[in-house]
Formats: sequence, C-alpha cells, structure tokens
Amino acid sequence: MNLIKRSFYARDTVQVAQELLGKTLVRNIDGIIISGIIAETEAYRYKDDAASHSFGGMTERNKAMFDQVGRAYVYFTYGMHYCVNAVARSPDYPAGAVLIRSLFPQHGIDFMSRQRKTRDISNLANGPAKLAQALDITKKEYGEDLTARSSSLYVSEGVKVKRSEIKAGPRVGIKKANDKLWNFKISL
DNA sequence: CTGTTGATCTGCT
DNA sequence: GCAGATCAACAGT
Repeated sequence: MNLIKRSFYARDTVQVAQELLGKTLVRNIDGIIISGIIAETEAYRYKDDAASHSFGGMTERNKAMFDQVGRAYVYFTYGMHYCVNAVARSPDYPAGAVLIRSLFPQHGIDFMSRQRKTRDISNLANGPAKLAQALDITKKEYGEDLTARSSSLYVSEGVKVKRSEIKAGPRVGIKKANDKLWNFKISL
C-alpha cells in the first residue's frame, strides 16, 4: 500500500477533502495494524470560514492547523471526545484542515470492537469521535506525520472514487457558515 | 475567576 | 427527543 505524499496536502483544503475519500487511514499500535477506508470528510479553512477552529486565529489548541501540511490535528471536545483532522491547505494559505468523519473498517476489527464495546461493524467508526475511539487516537497523536510509515498514524492509497460518486452537503453539527457545502461522502 | 458554548455520542424516555 | 458527560476557548466580571 503506497503512502500519500506531502504534496497531496499542499492544495486547497476543499479539494483535499474530496480526494481523501476512498483513501486508507492506518493506525499502527506496536505493530498491530488497524485501518479503514475514509468514507466522509469535512473541510475547515480560515478567515473565510466562520465555523473553523482557526477562524479566530492561532491558539494553543489549534496551532497544528497552521503547522506543516500532512500532519494530524487532534482536538478534544464536549469533555469526552477526540476528533481527527488532516492538516491541508494551499501553500499561500495560513491554516486549514480536513475533519475525518467516518471510516469503513478494513483491518483490526477485533481491536475496534474492543475499543468501542460493540461488534456491530456499521457502528464502529461512523462518526468523528467514534473513529477516534475505535483507533485509540488521543492527544498523543497530535501532530503525527501522516506521510511517514514510521508514524503511528498515516494515510495510504485505498480505492478509486469517481467524482460522480462524491456527495456534497452542508457540514454537520455547526451553526455558522451553513451555506458552504463542504461535507463530502461516498457510499460503498 | 465565572459562565457559556461547542466540528459529539450514548442511553434512556 | 433530551440529558449527561465535564474540556478548551472566549467574553465578561
């Protein structure tokens, strides 16, 4: 399985969000491989996007969105949930990230079942906080390099997705900038 | 320092 | 359909 190069992430956040669909998110925990096909993403940008964490400028929490592209931005929310983003933006753009919202489980389904305490495949990683729990992703993975096989979290090639298979819609669970159709998903 | 809100999910009604 | 979990940012005292 080929890794995705850093140049892939050095393009417009919205375009990267679309093209991440069908790619494989891989977690390596002491040699145990847990992976899934990315089935849903959302783009979050900067000053043109009031719903983005980076809208109000850089903070201790969101600084990864301003850092090198191709790295992971993990944040904690609602007191108990982690969510995973891939940092991606055009070279001339200050900040941006793609929220990974759902996975279709591939490898390590036993591990995910243990993490999630369910054997229902369709309920293992069908939400941003569920997927983080299923892959045991926490603040420790903040800033991980998604383009290196030596990382504990990285992205590689997956299945081919046709543009016509991608469905765009409004992003989930936000109250600002609802006019932007930056939620993208595929059905397998 | 205090109160409110949020890119969420679960469990119960 | 709604409460509960209870962290980080931010605006206001």
